[in-house]
Amino acid sequence: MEKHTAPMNKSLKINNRDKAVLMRTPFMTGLGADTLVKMMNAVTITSIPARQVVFRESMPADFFFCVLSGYVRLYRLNREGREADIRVCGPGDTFAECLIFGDDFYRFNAQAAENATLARFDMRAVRQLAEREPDAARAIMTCLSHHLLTAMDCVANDRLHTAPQRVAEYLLKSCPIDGGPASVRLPFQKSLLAGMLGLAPEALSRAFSSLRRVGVTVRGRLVQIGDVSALRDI
Amino acid sequence: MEKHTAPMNKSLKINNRDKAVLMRTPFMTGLGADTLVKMMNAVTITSIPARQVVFRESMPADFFFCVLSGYVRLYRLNREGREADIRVCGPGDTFAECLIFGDDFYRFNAQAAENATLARFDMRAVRQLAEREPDAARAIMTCLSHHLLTAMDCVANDRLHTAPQRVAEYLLKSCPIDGGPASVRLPFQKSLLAGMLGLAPEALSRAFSSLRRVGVTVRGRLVQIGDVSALRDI
DNA sequence: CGTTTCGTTGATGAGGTTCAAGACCAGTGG
DNA sequence: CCACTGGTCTTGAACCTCATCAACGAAACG
Repeated sequence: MEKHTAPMNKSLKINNRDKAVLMRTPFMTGLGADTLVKMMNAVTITSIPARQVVFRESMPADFFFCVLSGYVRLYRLNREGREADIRVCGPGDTFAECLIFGDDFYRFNAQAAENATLARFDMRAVRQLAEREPDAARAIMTCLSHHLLTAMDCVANDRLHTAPQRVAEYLLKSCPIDGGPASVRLPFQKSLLAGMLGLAPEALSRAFSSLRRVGVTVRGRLVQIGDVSALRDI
Repeated sequence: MEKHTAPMNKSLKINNRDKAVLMRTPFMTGLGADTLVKMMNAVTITSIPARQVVFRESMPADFFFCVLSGYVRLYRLNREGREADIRVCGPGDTFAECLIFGDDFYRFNAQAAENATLARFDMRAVRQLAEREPDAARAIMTCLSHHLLTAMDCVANDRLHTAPQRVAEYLLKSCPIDGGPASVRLPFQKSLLAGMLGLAPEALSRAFSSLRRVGVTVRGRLVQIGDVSALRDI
């Protein structure tokens, strides 16, 4: 089963929901009306099926992307072909924007984890915009800063926390409640979450079952948390 | 032994060597003469002794830094007080610049791994500069992009490679030779290298000794490599 | 209703951490 | 010059976490 880098389904027209997602991106928020128009001229909307590869490592980097719906995983391969996820991007997340002023080639692979809609930005056009319009530059800097901090968090978490701790942390992040019971609906498959946390799917499964003793129960994608503060002590 | 966040030794005058390092930074290269002057006005040079803490996580982030000499480690603590290195910065590296348009508080700790000289940039001043001068913005974006790519590399490496592979990769990066024998002088203590690679010092030691069978010998900080291409196949 | 993908569970082993002990080395002071 | 000291590094042993492989059950999907 070869995951090919096939032509994407272009849809010239952007629907309202996707547009709303795009506009609330840190990338677009804070742009002046003028720059916003220019930025939108650099965008193409594309829809891709699950498992489709968006780009591969070492391909010429002509575009960067913003996820409008669905999820995209960024990953790298080692020589034996094993994959390791670097980041999982959901609605509102941009990726590969680090190449606007970085390398000329993609440095990792990107694949749709499920059916997805993407905004595709012309790298050259945005680069020019960034050099001329302070608000565009500011948006890019904010975005890069945020991603850098997230990546550093990721390194620290991998090195400091065990599997159950990482799962607990993920759950706590996705349910902004101080204490007491809560429930979280995973927005994607568990295998994707596993990769996100740097775990094999089996390890995620075991981490969940080890969290049962602190009152976490899992049924499909629905996670029930008995007491949020108990989870925080893991 | 408490590592205190004591006042730094200010030295108003920057020596020529330090100045040369600063000017060759991606941060300063590419700046116009005008912006360069303004940027230099935001800088203070400070010297700090080994083990001195530069800043701590959750302190208000008023400055970011550029290492001129020595090494600084960025790390985070878990609840039990175990430390995990996120990055090690050497001469020419900037750190905490992700907070120019990021958070208002440091997100990790920084400590001198040995006696070091730092350029300290006033965050507010540089933020203003970045918003007004396109060349400053461009320098910051380039710098952030580079760091983001490095951080992503780090995540991928941690998840894909074993200890000997990481050591091999480090050695190969620090000796840009295609094949045959080579030698590398480690620029810092092994314990620092261990942290950099996400390993306990013991694990680094074992990794080195496991590399003996591919012709790597270690004497103090001097690493002799029998055949670079053999090392590349690890 | 079969087929396929996904998730769980068990058994096993590799890779690293931790703890403890000793080797090595440079500096210091008798 | 030697002995002592403090720090760094190495080595061994026990333990732990997690990846891997294989088998099975459960959904999802046509």
